[in-house]
Amino acid sequence: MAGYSVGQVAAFAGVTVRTLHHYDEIGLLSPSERTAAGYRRYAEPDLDRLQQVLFYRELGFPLEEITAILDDPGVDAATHLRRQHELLRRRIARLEALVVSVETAMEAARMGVSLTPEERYEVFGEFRPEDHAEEAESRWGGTSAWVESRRRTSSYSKADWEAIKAEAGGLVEAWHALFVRGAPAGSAEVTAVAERHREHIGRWFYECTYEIHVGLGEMYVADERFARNYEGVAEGLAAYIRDSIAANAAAAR
Amino acid sequence: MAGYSVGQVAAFAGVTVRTLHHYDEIGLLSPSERTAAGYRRYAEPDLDRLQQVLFYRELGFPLEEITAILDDPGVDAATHLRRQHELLRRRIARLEALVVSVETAMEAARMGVSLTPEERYEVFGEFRPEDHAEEAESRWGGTSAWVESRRRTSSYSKADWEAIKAEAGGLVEAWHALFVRGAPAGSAEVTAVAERHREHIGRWFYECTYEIHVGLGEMYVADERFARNYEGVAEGLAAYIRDSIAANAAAAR
DNA sequence: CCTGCGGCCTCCCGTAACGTGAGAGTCAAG
DNA sequence: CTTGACTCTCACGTTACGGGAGGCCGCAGG
Repeated sequence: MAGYSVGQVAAFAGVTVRTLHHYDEIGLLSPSERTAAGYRRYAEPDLDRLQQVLFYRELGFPLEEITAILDDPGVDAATHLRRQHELLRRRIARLEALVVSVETAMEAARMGVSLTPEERYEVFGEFRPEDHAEEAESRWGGTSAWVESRRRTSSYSKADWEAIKAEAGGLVEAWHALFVRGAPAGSAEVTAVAERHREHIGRWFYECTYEIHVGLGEMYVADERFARNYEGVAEGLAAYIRDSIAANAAAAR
Repeated sequence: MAGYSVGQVAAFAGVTVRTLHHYDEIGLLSPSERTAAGYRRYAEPDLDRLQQVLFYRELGFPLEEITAILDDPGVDAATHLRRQHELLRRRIARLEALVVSVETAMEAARMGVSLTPEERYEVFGEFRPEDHAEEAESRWGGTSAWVESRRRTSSYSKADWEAIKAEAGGLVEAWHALFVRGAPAGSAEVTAVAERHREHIGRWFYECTYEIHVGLGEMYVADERFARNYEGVAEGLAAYIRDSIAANAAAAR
């Protein structure tokens, strides 16, 4: 009558019955009642608690710690919610950092640039001990390793790669020509190059939405590793390319 | 000389040495070389692979599956990155759903509204079997359970709650009065009420940033559970409140 | 009244992804 | 040539459950 059975609770909470049994065993969530036959009966407060448990669990907390947190008499429900809100925002921020990291990796592969381990794992290791900076210098210092098209994976043939490189080079040249001629970055002929660039990426590497494309444009300017590639051709070219990409994306909406 | 030791790799990848040993044991990531003494030496391609592993792991994939995915010869690195990008975006979307869920719970507690289990766990159970709809109806149908101030947690005294309810009621009344008088939602006297509302929440429940406040405003209109509370007072009041909150937030920037 | 049959119970063993030493070899530095 | 930091290979411990086995409950149908 009153309350819910394990099966019901398991159903709408999206967990298994076994999980609820487990939570009962370890004292994390014991139903406030049992029927005469020994069946578990979950009441409203139990559901409240389960929800809290699931939130913290989703955030990666060990169950023992969750028990401690929830049994702390000094903390009320509002505080928990506030804390969870904060934790979620942080986790989202972290994942967004991972997205950026993936995009960087995609671009690095695309441009045949190889990253140092430090760069590569930037987002995974939390502490930055600085003492690797010199090694990074010695690897990237004066060498032209940047330009060296040392790709490592994928299944394109050598001929494919020649074609791709030629195509990409053609795009940069087109941008450069318009740049020196003084054509505004937002003008139709320049955004047309940006659009071809976007399609080029889509054709050979990964589906490049306008959103991603704009992100890449930003990166070409902000990330020194890529900026150098364009600034080496002409000063201000990276920003010019970025602006044309942004204008192209804006026009497409 | 060439390559990196377990300790080095573990350091900048943010994992323990034991983890790398484990990955070696199960054949997920075996260093491509060993020294004469039997020390593991990780080369560049190993680092590539480790990065992929960590991405998929972060996304919750079991190691065995990661092994299968990465050993699939039909998939190249670019595809992996694209897939990871997609997976990350989904995970972010899910967490954002959780944020909304937490905010809903905060508001439900604040307004003394109790949610059905289905509502409560909406975000956890992925499949919606529909057959619970009638039960929800019978619980929420004609009753005035909405208004019933049946709070369950927190440590406020009864007197506190009287005060809080009175204060909240006063705010709604103030909005209502301005609404019937025809004061524009963006005018100073109306946004002043919104600001008092925001401070009210902050004082009694949780830190309410302008961002959250705007979100709540949207919810008061979009979420029927809350909309009814305001629409019951006057038709269009919910939207009016939302607009005044938005205007207040905009003015604060 | 019996008989399924689905849900629930309590053991209890299995698994994944490591943690945590134990005991011993390795290596650059002093 | 010793010492301390690093590494190796067992090997058992832990967390958070999964997945039965064997046995009650409770209600619909013959």
